[in-house]
Amino acid sequence: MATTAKTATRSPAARKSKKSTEATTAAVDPIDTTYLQSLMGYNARRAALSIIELFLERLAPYGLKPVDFSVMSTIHHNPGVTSRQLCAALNLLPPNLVGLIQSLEARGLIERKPHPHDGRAVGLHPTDQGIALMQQAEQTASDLEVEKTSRLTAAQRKTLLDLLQKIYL
Amino acid sequence: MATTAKTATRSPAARKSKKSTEATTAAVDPIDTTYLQSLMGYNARRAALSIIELFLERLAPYGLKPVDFSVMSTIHHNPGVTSRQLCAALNLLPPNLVGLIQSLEARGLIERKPHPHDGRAVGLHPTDQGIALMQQAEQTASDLEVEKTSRLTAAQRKTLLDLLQKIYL
DNA sequence: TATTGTTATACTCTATAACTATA
DNA sequence: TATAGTTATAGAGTATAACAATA
Repeated sequence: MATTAKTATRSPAARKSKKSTEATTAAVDPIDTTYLQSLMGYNARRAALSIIELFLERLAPYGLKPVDFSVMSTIHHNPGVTSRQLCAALNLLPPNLVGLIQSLEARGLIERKPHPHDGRAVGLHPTDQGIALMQQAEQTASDLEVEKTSRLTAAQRKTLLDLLQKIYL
Repeated sequence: MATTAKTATRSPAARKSKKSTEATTAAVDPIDTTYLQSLMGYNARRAALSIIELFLERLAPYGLKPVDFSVMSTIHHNPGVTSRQLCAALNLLPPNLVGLIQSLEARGLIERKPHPHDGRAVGLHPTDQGIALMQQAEQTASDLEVEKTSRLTAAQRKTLLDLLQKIYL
């Protein structure tokens, strides 16, 4: 229920033409988002989603979505890593990694080998095919990012990376 | 860039003593994520999620999640805005906004009034209660963000906001 | 014909509890 | 007892197609 009664909905005054500066109900032309733009979380999320949108498009040929890519890349650069370590490094939850790992293995991109020191754990290793795929995929991702940040200088890009890491690391 | 440096650690070693440093199947101690850290999308997403995590906690008392907050804030600063305008400004899809708007209206935080110039559209206005809530919520959000970015100077914070906007705007 | 708001729905992503087998 | 990996499942978030009312 209303309760406010602060704007005259069906009241007197100009009913015909009020297009200059006054309007009874207000019509907004240029939306003001200055407050949201002062929030780091809002900007970081919008920027991330903007990049991810292009990422999805460009990495689709490799059959890799952002999380698949980050997992595969970490295995690529850390042969023998365990899924528990992946979870800690990438901030993922174990149950959500199971299907992902199985999928990568089924595609022949990784291999699961017994862990040398811990019988419970399983070491994840990239196959030759997985390595070849990631070399291309990482190049594609890096290119896409440079393109998406083309309005930034190399120095600004580096600054941005450093500052973002100061927030979450 | 500089992606390598850690890859070929196929040192002979691997004796009986698989407790010292190396092993036949490889056991990874410190995970190398330098490549992912060179990607803007990865860092922006991690930073955003880190902030959002605290956001969810601090804004829970107001019953506002990130999207609710951004919608409510935009209505707060743009009385009379339409849902179509909200979608364009916040990059949301119309169907996903319907239930959200209904919820905010049911809570007495906003009012729907006929649009002055367009019979199809509906103007969204904050109620006094909605305004009061958002004044507090926005203060809480701003405080939380300053806290979360405490490792940054005010100048760095401003730089970060500007650079992020150069990516998605 | 194009647009606003809406319904219904499907798909994805993320989160929680509980089980097993090893340590 | 604690940890690695797994299973099952619930919930939230995001997506597309189609429709009615208005422009």
